[in-house]
Amino acid sequence: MSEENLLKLVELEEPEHDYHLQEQVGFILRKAHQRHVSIFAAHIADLTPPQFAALAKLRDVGETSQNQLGTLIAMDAATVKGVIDRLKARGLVELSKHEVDKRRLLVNLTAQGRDAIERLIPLARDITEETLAPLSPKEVATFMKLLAKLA
Amino acid sequence: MSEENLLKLVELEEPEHDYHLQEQVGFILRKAHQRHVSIFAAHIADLTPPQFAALAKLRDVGETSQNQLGTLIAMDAATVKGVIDRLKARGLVELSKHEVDKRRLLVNLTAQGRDAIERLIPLARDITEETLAPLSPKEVATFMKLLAKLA
DNA sequence: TTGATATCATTTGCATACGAATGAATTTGT
DNA sequence: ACAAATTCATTCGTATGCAAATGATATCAA
Repeated sequence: MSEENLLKLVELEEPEHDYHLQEQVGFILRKAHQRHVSIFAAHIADLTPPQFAALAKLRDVGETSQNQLGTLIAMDAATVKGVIDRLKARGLVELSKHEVDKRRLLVNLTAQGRDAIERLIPLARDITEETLAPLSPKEVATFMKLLAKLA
Repeated sequence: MSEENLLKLVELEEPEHDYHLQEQVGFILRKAHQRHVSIFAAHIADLTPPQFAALAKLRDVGETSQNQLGTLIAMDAATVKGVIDRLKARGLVELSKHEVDKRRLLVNLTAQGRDAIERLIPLARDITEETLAPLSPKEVATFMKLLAKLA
């Protein structure tokens, strides 16, 4: 085939599809996250991952402001408000006003909330384990190290 | 200290906090995904990642049913409908009925949609690059391999 | 062929997720 | 001390994301 014909062929071809959505880190990240949420829901039906995160963090740090809690669990102020509202409606957290700084809304676990999170933590371990099950122990270590760098 | 006192100490201690939310794969996955979405928005302001995914996939496969498209980009039927509705409202995709199978709603790029996705793909490469910037090239290869296993 | 299944799309309801705007309260800088 | 900037919380609007229910159509199986 002549050089001229080769050039024509290239020009007439469909646009190069050398961009593959399924190889992009964002797309795969979204799918991996979806899979995790699905595994979570299969183990813990009555709480979402963000709700669990809020309870688990309150268990760690005790009473904090709503805003501070949001920072700790990587949640927008508007988002954390909704999460806390729903946990409050279910009696798992209680709210109070900060005596000194009147802007702050303090959040804390109720006794029921503490019971719940203590009961759920073993299940959360299973969730982590199942999420990572496709990887060998060595791969898990590598993956977690690299993922942490990206987050 | 006597053995008895040691035991008392242990009993009186706060509950063991050996579950660390920030070390759980689900929590870090959520944060990594958030960071990616934020990088995406900084580069492509007028389209969301799911909207981009829909356009990019339509570019790959051409006209398909809404449902099939959802499968290809890992989206629930209810979710994909919303995404396509918004792309349609902006004139980036067009809908038509399948002649044979009357259940199916065919989706395709408009000329404007094709222009848009071709224009955006170079930006998407930048987004992928920036998302992976914390990793060395070798780490990127390792990470993508392991992430794919989890997704 | 027809009754049971399965598929496609839609709708509703609920739960993140975040930008932007707003108001109240506090802190900072001079 | 006081004006400017910051922080905390709320609200609104928009966009995923998914379960469950529904209706229309198509396929399968006895």
